[in-house]
Amino acid sequence: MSQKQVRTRYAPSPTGSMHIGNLRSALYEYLVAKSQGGVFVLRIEDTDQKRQVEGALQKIYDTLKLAGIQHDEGPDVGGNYGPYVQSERKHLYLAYAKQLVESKHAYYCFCDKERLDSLRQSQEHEGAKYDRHCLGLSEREIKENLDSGMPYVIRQKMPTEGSVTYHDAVFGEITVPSSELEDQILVKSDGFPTYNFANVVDDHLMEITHVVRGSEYVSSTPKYILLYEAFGWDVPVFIHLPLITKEGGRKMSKREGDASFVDLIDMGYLPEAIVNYVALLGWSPRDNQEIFSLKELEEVFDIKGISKSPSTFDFEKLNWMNREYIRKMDLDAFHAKAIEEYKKASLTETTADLHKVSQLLRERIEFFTQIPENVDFLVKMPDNYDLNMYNHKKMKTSTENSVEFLEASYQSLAQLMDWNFQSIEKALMDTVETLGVKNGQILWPVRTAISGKQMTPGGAFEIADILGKEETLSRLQISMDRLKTFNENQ
RNA sequence: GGCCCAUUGGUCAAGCGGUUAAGACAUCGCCCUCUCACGGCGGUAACAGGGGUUCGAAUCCCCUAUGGGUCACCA
Repeated sequence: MSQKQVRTRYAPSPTGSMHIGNLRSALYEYLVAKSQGGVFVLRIEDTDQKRQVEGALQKIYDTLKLAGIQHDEGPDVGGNYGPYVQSERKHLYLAYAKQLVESKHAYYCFCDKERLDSLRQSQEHEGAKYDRHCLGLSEREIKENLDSGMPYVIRQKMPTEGSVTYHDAVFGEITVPSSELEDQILVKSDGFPTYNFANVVDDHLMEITHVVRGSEYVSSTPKYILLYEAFGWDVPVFIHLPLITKEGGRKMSKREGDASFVDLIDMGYLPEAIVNYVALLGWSPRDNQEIFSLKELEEVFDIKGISKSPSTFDFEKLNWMNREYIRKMDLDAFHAKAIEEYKKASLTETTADLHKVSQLLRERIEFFTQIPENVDFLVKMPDNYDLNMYNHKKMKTSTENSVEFLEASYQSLAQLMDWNFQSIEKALMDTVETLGVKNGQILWPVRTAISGKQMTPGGAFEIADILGKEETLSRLQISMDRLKTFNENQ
């Protein structure tokens, strides 16, 4: 390879939100460039005027930004190879197409939609190709048609014999018989280039060195190769990525409503976790590291680690990764994000020391959206929680002996002047010792009595600390009263 | 249907002719433990099938099967 600077590009069409496959393409384009000190450019392919979607461009910017995948050149940041929006480059393509007509690599075609449709219908299977009807037109016929303003397209003339072979950085040698190649349209009748053509022209003009894209393009790549050869241009390195499928093996698609990046964000996944997870879908590092920051990925990414076979998007693993990221968050950052959820649960600074709550939660939640259900009991103890929770075989507690244990705990807690984790712990552990019972016999009932829940983030010490003395004692009293009433009625 | 590609445990995957076939997620069990979570230890579980080549094949070749991709004036 030459020492030319590596340049990659992400070239989405603004037709909707970015699904996971798109995101992964963008990520790998970015990583291929950055891992080699290269440049990553964003180019918008809006040559299909009919499919433009309002706001789609903004979504692309937003997604890239959220994911931390920043482009060095693009419509919004400029660069020396602009414009970066294909509709603004429209005038360029026709000249290149005509150049191909001159060199006999392409030709004018005047067939209308009706003829093409009936042609397709008369052929049995899909895959039937254009019959080259217009290839036989004479110079004069072409000129007449053109002069009369008849709509036309320009088609690429494929070789009739042999095959086309190219080398793919991940799939290796790919050979396709020429007979499989259709005389594809380069310039449409509305004057816009097709994706395939604009792509080649722009990649060349923008000096793209590595074309990274989904493997759905492997079989059309020979057509690209032919184009590069017809122009006499250097062929870039092709890196086709294995597809990401959903459970069951189907390709992810927007049409089927599969999760887009922003959907996942809305579900509560952290952008970093998604990026990390997606990086590992179809690529693996030399060692067994799994948690990577974008920066780390930029350093260790290697094309050799890209696999050929499609991979299934697995939410279970993403969940795990999300939790890993949450646990690694700086406590202040966690807290800042958690506050929104506390609000949803009506949990305020007056009911509890929210920093302490955050500390407990950071170790336990998988999603921020799980916070409300985890803190509801702090706001208000469940009214009629099941007293059966006191009957715990392993803890050796029952609705009967719990009354006694709770009373002893109440007494020792009530005497506390300083109310904090340490003092609470000492008071309760002293109670354990005084009564000569197991830790669990005191701590299980206390935790139950002040939370009313089977499971809580944190144990008796933490919860009592967060609740404060007054509330803790009040809850203990309520629970003891309920227990007594219950026992008497047995 | 033609063409192209793929196929290691449920999932992500390492492996590039000689390994007890890694590791992670999930799952199960045990330990730790006042619940949950964390952590620790351990278990179940894979080379799609058949032929070759080779002293030796998950690794190379062929066939079959399965899965996927692609066959637009869409990208």
